[in-house]
Amino acid sequence: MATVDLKRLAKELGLAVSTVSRALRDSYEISAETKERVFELARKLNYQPNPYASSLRKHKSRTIAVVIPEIANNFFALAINGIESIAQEKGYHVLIYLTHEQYEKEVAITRHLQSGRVDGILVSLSGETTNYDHLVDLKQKGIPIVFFDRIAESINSPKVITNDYESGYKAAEHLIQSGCRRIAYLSISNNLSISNKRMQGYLEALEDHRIKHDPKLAIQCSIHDNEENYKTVIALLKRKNRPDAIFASVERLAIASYHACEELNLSIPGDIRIISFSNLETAALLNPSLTTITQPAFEIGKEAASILFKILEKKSMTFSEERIILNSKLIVRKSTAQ
Amino acid sequence: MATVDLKRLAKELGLAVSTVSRALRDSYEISAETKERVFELARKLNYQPNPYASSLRKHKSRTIAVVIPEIANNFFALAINGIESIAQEKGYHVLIYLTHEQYEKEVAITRHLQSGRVDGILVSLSGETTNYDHLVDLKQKGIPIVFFDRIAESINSPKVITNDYESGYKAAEHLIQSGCRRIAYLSISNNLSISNKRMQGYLEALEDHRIKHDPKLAIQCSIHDNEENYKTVIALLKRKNRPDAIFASVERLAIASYHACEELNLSIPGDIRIISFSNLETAALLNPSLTTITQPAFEIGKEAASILFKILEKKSMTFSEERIILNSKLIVRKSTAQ
DNA sequence: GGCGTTTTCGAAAACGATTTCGTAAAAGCG
DNA sequence: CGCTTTTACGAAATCGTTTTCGAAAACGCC
Repeated sequence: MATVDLKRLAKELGLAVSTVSRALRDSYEISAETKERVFELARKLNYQPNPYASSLRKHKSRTIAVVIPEIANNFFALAINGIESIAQEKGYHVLIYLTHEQYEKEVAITRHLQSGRVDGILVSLSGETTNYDHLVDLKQKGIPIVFFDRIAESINSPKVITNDYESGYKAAEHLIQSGCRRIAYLSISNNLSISNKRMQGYLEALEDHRIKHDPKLAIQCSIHDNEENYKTVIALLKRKNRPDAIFASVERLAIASYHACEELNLSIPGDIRIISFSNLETAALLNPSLTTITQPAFEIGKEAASILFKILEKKSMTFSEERIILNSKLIVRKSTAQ
Repeated sequence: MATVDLKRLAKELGLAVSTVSRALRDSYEISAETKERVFELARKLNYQPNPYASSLRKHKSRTIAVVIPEIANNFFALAINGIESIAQEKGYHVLIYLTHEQYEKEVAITRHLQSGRVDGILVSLSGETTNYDHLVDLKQKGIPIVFFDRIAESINSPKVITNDYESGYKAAEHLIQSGCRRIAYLSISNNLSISNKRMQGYLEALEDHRIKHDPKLAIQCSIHDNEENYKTVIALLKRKNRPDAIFASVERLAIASYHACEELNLSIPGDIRIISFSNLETAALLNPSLTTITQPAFEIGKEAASILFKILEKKSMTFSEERIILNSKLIVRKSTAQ
């Protein structure tokens, strides 16, 4: 079964390759009846254009890359879902790259992407990343970048984020209003924009309510090791001056906290209240149900992808300033009940 | 900034393009010192070979496709994690395609993949799929397919699955031994290999324990609509002759069941016991903690990808018979306590 | 020193689509 | 009718690699 390419179609139709190509792309230069003949044979032989030949010639791949720290996490899974939905609609292809929260991998991946393999990329930074040169290089090569969630403030590219500062503020305020005074903040990485913004909101809320911040309650957790985080929380809860609430900046840390409380036989919310940024679909079913700040993850993905495609289609970089802020929702449940 | 390609390197070095190409691929035909010169300049100019030119010429893309029904689901997220880990190690790229459980999309995606965009594909079938011609076509085009989890029995391709029959049996037996007699089985789709195997195990366990199966307790749920499933379970639990246990064939259905019990104020496990196939990381934290049959999702992904790469590297199709069966684990928790 | 082998490299033809440039025929126009 | 313009198509260059085919230079051997 010979492969069916333009040459094959051209020969069978007694036409030139160029004519067939134009007919398939519905060029105005080709007569309606010729187009019809071409379409029919193409359909009959199930012609599938070779995407690599086309990409080589056009310098366009109709492919985008999604570079994220992890995937086994509801936030990122939902975001990909949103990205993929737009990509499928636009006829684009989606390459997935995981950094596993490692700077090295992020660099290796983005460096590879300078090859022209993709037309644009969607990035959420690794927790180790503090230097953004690898991303600047990509931009300079003319490859548009759109950041989502974990962004690089200093790079002039579109960004899709949530109202992290306000959410952090609201979360802390919610705890304060339910009577907490010693609120621990669990951060995954102080390199990350999101964690910092959330913490700023937390600090501001404390200040506004005249609670002096105890630096020992702002705890830097591990990006990679959940087991370690579990131990960290246990140690935290064993301190003589135990906090009366935990504010987890990401889902994983809430889960570690739940396990720690179980281990120590501490009651939530009796002994300690817990709130967390989270897209856990089972938040309402936990024991006790978990109060969350939930990000519109699917929409974030959709929005980020939409912006990228707008750039790719208009071929203009004038969207660089764009900054979309979607709102997270505070969903109060039993883990912070009075 | 002129693009740096082989021609550019060749010119600057006073060599032929072919020589440069060979040097970079570390060909034995090139002297060590020439290689050194080439490598150095390539590094200096940050030469990135154009992957599409290479793919076009070699008829190899170093890219695989992963075609799955959904991604916002711990099983598939973990499987992708496993796949990606192997792909990254082998220097392959991973394209993600979601069918959203729709046959039409699965067909459209696989038809597109006949173009040669990928060297091989990993598939987990959509719940609507009953006809496999689109996959047979792919195979005939010479594109290797490896199935995982939701497989097409009739296609002679490698398959990576779990011991679904035994697991279904064990799950049902566990319920029976804890005293249940009217066990409802919630199936997502009777097109799916996994759901059928699990149900067979369930039926066999009933029979072995001399419990006659009530067909009204085998319930076909919706693939797409979780809200509908929630209502279905509520209706089930409102029947005069209420089941004393629910065996959910997939995670989503367990979650719907928990919500239904909450709505109806039924106690788990007091009024009804629940067991489910699930990779929920929060299973132990639910209220009550959920007894699960947990699949080694990450390993399934790794194994499937490994087999695919073995085929791609050996270029032989003799792995067609391969069938890897990994074992799921029954993890007993409170939702089935006596 | 002549002759066969290696070693090392270059020229050019692929890969399959797109696009530039050109041209024959048909159509339009006064 | 003679001219220009439009219509409809073909030939060939091109995208950036890889690979085939050679071939000059260096080397070994008697």
